[in-house]
Amino acid sequence: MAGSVNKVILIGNVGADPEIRRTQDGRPIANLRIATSETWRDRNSGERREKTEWHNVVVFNEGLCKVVEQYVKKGAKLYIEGALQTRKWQDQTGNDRYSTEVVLQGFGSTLTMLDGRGEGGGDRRGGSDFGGGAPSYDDYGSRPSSGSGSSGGASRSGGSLSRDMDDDIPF
Amino acid sequence: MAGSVNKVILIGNVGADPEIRRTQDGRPIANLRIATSETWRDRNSGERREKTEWHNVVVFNEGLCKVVEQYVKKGAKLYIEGALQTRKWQDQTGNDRYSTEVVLQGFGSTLTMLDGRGEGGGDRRGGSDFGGGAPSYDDYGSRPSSGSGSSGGASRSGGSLSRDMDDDIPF
Amino acid sequence: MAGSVNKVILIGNVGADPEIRRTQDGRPIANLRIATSETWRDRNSGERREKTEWHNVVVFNEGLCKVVEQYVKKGAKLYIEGALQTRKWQDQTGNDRYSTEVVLQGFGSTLTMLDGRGEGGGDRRGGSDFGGGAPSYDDYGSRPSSGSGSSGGASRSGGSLSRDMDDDIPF
Amino acid sequence: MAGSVNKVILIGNVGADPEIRRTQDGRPIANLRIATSETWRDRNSGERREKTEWHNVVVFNEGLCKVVEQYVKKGAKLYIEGALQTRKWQDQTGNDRYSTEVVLQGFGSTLTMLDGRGEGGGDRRGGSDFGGGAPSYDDYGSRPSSGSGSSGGASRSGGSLSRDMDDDIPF
DNA sequence: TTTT
DNA sequence: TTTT
Repeated sequence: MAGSVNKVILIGNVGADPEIRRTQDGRPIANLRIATSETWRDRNSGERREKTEWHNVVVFNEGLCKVVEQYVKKGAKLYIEGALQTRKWQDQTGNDRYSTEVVLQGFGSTLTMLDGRGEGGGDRRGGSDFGGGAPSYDDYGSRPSSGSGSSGGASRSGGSLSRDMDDDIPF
Repeated sequence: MAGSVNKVILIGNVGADPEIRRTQDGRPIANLRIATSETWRDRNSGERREKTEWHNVVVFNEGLCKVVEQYVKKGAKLYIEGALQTRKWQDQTGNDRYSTEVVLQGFGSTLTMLDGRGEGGGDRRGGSDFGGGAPSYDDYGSRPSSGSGSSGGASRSGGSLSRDMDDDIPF
Repeated sequence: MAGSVNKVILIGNVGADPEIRRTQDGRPIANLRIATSETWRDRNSGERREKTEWHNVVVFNEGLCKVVEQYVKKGAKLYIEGALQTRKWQDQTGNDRYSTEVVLQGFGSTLTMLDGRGEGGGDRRGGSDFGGGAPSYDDYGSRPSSGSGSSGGASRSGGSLSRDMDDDIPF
Repeated sequence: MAGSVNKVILIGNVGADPEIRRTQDGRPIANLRIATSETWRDRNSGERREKTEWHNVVVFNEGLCKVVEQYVKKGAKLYIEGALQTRKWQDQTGNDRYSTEVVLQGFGSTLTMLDGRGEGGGDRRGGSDFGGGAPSYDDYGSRPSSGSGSSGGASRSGGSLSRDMDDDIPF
């Protein structure tokens, strides 16, 4: 369908260390559980209440999976941009079941760490695993510096996608 | 959890005329099925391929439900902004089941019609039902023009939310 | 125009302690400078490069301004959801000038603190100012618990916007 | 800065036929003016009011520029996803000036046509210019079907980004 | 002027 | 079950 958008944006915390599996032909798949929550004040009692929502996030992409594998631990706060996908499967009794997930796969998928923490407790900021910066990864895939007249200079992403940062394009 | 975001943005087409039900205490609930799809070209065959994703959208809110009831028909193209929510229920055999929906309920939920069409076939643009504009509705609720020193002038939304459009605030 | 969306989403750091001023009729306005940046690797030299973008954010809304006043300090990391607005003004020589800002004003505007830090240096996480959670504020305004048959229970936002959390709506 | 997001989402109408220029080394740049508007009811007079916001959109990217060149005309309704960028320039008197634009350049930038219309008046839907579908273009660049063990099958995007649609990955 |  |  022309003119279609399917986008999910989450900021939340990872509920457990991610699992990473591989397909038969070797591609990695990472599964994350991410919690978001909202708080509000009860209209009658005035009490503070909270509701947590858990999201299943599935990462298909070598680069993104590497980031997940190396840096994402239980408790990490993430920014996620992906798409909704519902897949159908059969339970043991052969009945159709459906699971909806946030998929980070194609174009526009992003995963950014919003803190340098892992494993719930300790704050790793400073004594960092990250060697100078929380990792962020956009789903570029293996986008190479192919053609399109990009003769030199910096490229954010390679190929015709990028405009050299130091170009002084007279626009 | 502080610092949490749960946001879904969809642009897609409505698969069937919406159902609107009411809770026991009279509040309306609208259910929509929205299709998004993506197209791509097969790497090997070069064929054009398409994958459609169906989304369950649930609207809690009188104002939004009215818009849905009056204007949203099978085939309509909508912009939706809501939140992901998974609810648990029991099937006939007593097993736990989960359904994930895009909920338009609280703050920040939006539904906008991107065409003036309904009912699949006819293009109503021009000979419009809409009196000069496809309807759009943000989930303001019954936000009244309460207090907060807003003495006069226009208000986008009433209350302290709004800044009068014609004010010439020297910022 | 029907079917219009104007949305900006930023995650970045505040460049300086916010300024808060008041209009003549007493409404607060907060101004923030927020930095976002992207990093990439130079295609030729292989060096890591970075480009920072500075955004002017203007907050109209008493509740949001209070959060800004109390919690947002230089260095804080924020999630911002607002709208683009360009205003025209005259410089000293009487020439038209334009400034584009991210406005948090009406419906859908949000500001969430992504860390509990302020004032650049110290990490306040743990010995927190926040009493157990970084503050987040949606631009609800003075949305009261008006009408719409909401007889009791919790409300996220008051009025017809909300569905009681503990309701067991059979949808 | 790690953990940074700079995202603009617009749905609006194009104010004039786009201009497309080329850099000295031949790369295309398209400039669009897009209008969004919001309507509200005046709190006092009860009149319907409307405020239109104009956005400067700049497209760097061969693929996206082609779409703009071929399909985007005055009056077209677009979905745009890009980033905010402010550039500095000097006016005739040598004073610094700043212009803020929505840039469609790198990763995550999208342009989708939400109708098949061009040139304000006529509805081209049906007797379409589009040969069977309003065009949509994500900023993939020249992402080729490079390596990463993708042996065959369909790919949404080529390279390690994609998971073959017909794979039956047991996740 | 932030952050890493 | 939509749309192109």
